[in-house]
Amino acid sequence: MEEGTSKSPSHCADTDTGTGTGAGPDYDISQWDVREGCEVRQILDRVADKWSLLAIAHLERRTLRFSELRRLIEGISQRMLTVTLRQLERDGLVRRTVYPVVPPRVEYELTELGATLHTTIRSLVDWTESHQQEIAKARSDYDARQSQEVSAS
Amino acid sequence: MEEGTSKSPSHCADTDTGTGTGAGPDYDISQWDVREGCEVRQILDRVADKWSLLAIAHLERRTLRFSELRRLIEGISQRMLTVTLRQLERDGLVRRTVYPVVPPRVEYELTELGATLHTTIRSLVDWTESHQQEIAKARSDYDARQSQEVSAS
DNA sequence: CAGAATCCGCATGGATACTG
DNA sequence: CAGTATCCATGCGGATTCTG
Repeated sequence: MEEGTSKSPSHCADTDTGTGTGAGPDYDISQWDVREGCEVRQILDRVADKWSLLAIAHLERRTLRFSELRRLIEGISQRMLTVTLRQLERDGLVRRTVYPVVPPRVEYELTELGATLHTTIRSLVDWTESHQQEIAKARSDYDARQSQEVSAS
Repeated sequence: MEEGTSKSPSHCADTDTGTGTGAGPDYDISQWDVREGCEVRQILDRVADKWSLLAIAHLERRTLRFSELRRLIEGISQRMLTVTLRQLERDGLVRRTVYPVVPPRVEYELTELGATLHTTIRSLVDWTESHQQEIAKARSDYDARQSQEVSAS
């Protein structure tokens, strides 16, 4: 296996065990990296991952077969789809159902946990979509300034 | 430079130019990868990036100097901090101010655009924090099932 | 202090071939 | 169809060294 995810069950001392909503307005951000060996950063990486994001977004709408996902995501290699789905399954975000029929049929669907990611992911994507022009402009401005400074040297 | 970001100003035909909130409940997700050459996926990757997320989260609270950020994020190398900040600056999310004093002083702060990411990022982190136990459990369950099936073979 | 530049290991991820 | 297994390119990102 290629993933270096240590199987150590260390779920480390959690600061905030409850529903998570109780954290004050200025919970310690440095926790992220302090806890680095811990789950948080790692989970964040998985969830914010390129393919995971896309897979979840698609599964958000309905149950899908392997090949359907493959076609929908399109840019993805079959290898990465497999890996991504396995990770999501392991994290309890996606449920994998195998139908023991002759042409194998495997279906994927979001679990309840996975479904709770809905609003968050949606929010992230919405932000990106609605600000892409601003970002594009910022970039060309930046690039323009750069090449100008270069020629001024 | 190592980044392969083509400077092509192609901001591609945007489906939804407006505020972005107008998209229906089932806007086309496949847009993400169809537009792959376009900004969306790319921006998403940047914003959802490990270090970007941390840097933004810290800058969310107050203006910081380079070395302060370096210490706060801690896991980060000086190289990656530089690269990350440059990208964020280019994208118009972070403003960089250089004070031409003898020991150089450079300060970073979120722009208005960067500040709008606040709720979104917060939401993502909150989700991760509040569900880490569930995920940890799902993982150990999964791993347990795995090693069992292996021994059953 | 705040970076730029260089070198380089190693994990990410694509392409391909094989299986149940 | 739904994978697994292998090989391999590239690029991410750490460590180090050198400037203004």
